Amino acid sequence: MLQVYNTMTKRKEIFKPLKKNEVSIYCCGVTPYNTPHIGNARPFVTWDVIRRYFSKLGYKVRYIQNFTDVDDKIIAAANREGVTWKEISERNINSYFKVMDALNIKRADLYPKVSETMEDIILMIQTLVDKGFAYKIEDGIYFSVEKDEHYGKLSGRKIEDMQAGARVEVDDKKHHPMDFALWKSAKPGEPFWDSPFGKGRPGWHIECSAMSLKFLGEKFDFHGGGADLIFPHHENEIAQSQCCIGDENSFAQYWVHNGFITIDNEKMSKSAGNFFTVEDILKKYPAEVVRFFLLQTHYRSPLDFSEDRIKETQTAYNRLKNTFDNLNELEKIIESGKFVKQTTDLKTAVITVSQAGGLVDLAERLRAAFDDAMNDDFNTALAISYMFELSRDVNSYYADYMSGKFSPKGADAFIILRVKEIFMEMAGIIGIFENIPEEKNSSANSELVEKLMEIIISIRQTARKEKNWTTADKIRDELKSAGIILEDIPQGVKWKLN
RNA sequence: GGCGACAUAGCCAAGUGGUAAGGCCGAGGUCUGCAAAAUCUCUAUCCCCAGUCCGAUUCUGGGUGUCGCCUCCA
Repeated sequence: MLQVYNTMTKRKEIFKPLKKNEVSIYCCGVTPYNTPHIGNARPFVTWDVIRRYFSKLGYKVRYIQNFTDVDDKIIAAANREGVTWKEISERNINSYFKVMDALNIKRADLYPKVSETMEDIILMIQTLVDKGFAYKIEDGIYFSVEKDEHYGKLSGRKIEDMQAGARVEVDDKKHHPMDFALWKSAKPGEPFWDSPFGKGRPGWHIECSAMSLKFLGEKFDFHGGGADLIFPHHENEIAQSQCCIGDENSFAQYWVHNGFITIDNEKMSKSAGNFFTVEDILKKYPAEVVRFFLLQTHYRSPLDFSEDRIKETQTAYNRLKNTFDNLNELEKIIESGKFVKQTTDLKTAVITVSQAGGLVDLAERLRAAFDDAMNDDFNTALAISYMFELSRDVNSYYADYMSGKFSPKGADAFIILRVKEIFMEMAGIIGIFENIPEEKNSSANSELVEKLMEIIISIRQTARKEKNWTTADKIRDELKSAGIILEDIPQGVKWKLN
């Protein structure tokens, strides 16, 4: 039973899909006016995991994420650089994909853009005008919040409350200070589109309403984004959409908002200038570590970013990575026939073998616990803790095996393969260990490297036999500074790239 | 001024009406020529006060503190 925290009701609710075995998701994308910072990445990593989990549960997932490619800030950037708004948005959309791909975020089914959804947006505005929810003034078309009796239901505000200390600019032309633009009349030097209300461009908010309704229908399951979008963005989306459709239960059924990433406990934001771009972070840390960092905290909690934090995460991640490597190695050993397969099924294997029998029991139990955690509002932090628990026992098994403490029974093979499968299932939902084929072989000369390493290691082993520690240590130290780590284990020497 | 969230070990972070997952760091042990990796053991009565309850860190009220939204923002 999957429970989701719904911002609309402010509590966890049992998830009931609108259509059986299908989930529709609209996640607010970015306004591509510059390169994404780590805070921007959080919702997309969060939703990526949610999507993966739904897929794993057997749902067909339809995921839409927009680009707001017509916007004040894009126009401002274009004017500043003396290029077109299109150039700015295209450049930043490319940069968006570059870093989000690196973070192993699956592509959305569709990435609609404002500039390509203009007709639908205009039609929606027209409907709102026709129905009397919007009015025209010189600046453009505005939505009248007073006409919407439900206005404020997502953010828990009342129109009256907001007037008092509101920091909104007083604009006498608007009927109410909270009214917001659906269509902005073109000003000199700005891009514009023709419409029944004159030349202009859409206001913020309307694009997401138009796109989600266009591609997901009048009702869909999820709408998500950062917590700062709750007001006014999502509030306004709800107002427009439901007034347009004429059904207060239409539009998104579950509102999911992620917490902020902070720097020294203060919200990271471009306007405040306290941000780290994903690009810069990826120069120093592996993408999987960055992704793992974002998922080690529940998505609704605030997350403080710092170098220390991410270094710490790297250490933790490495433990899991080690387990992944160990399982792969065990699998290779099994394939090489060292574990003779005497049994034909897992059940017999568990009964026959003592060594790994407990391990598979544990793995199955942790796998179930992992799902329980995910079912509880996508608690990746808890889910990941079960991976660590499994990791510990797998590593113990591996260490015992490697040091010859026991000789594996044939049935161990079955068990280890099943344990690996379970571990990979969990990793697959978190989205790690998927695209690391053979890192050693990433270089074109992998075979050569392999041979050279063999030679170097054998020279060092000779030195070690002669107790020539100076030479042995020198080789190890110099390799380390070249990025190669040697580990002396009972069976010989293991090497890996740092 | 209005609305809301959070407050758990040295640090980060889950969580539950019946005395607290996991990670990092630290100490000690095993392994090792050393190192690394791995593993084992050890480290918290959950901001304060009051209330409900047999029993609260978990519920209610108050207080304090931190943060967020109300302006563009993931």
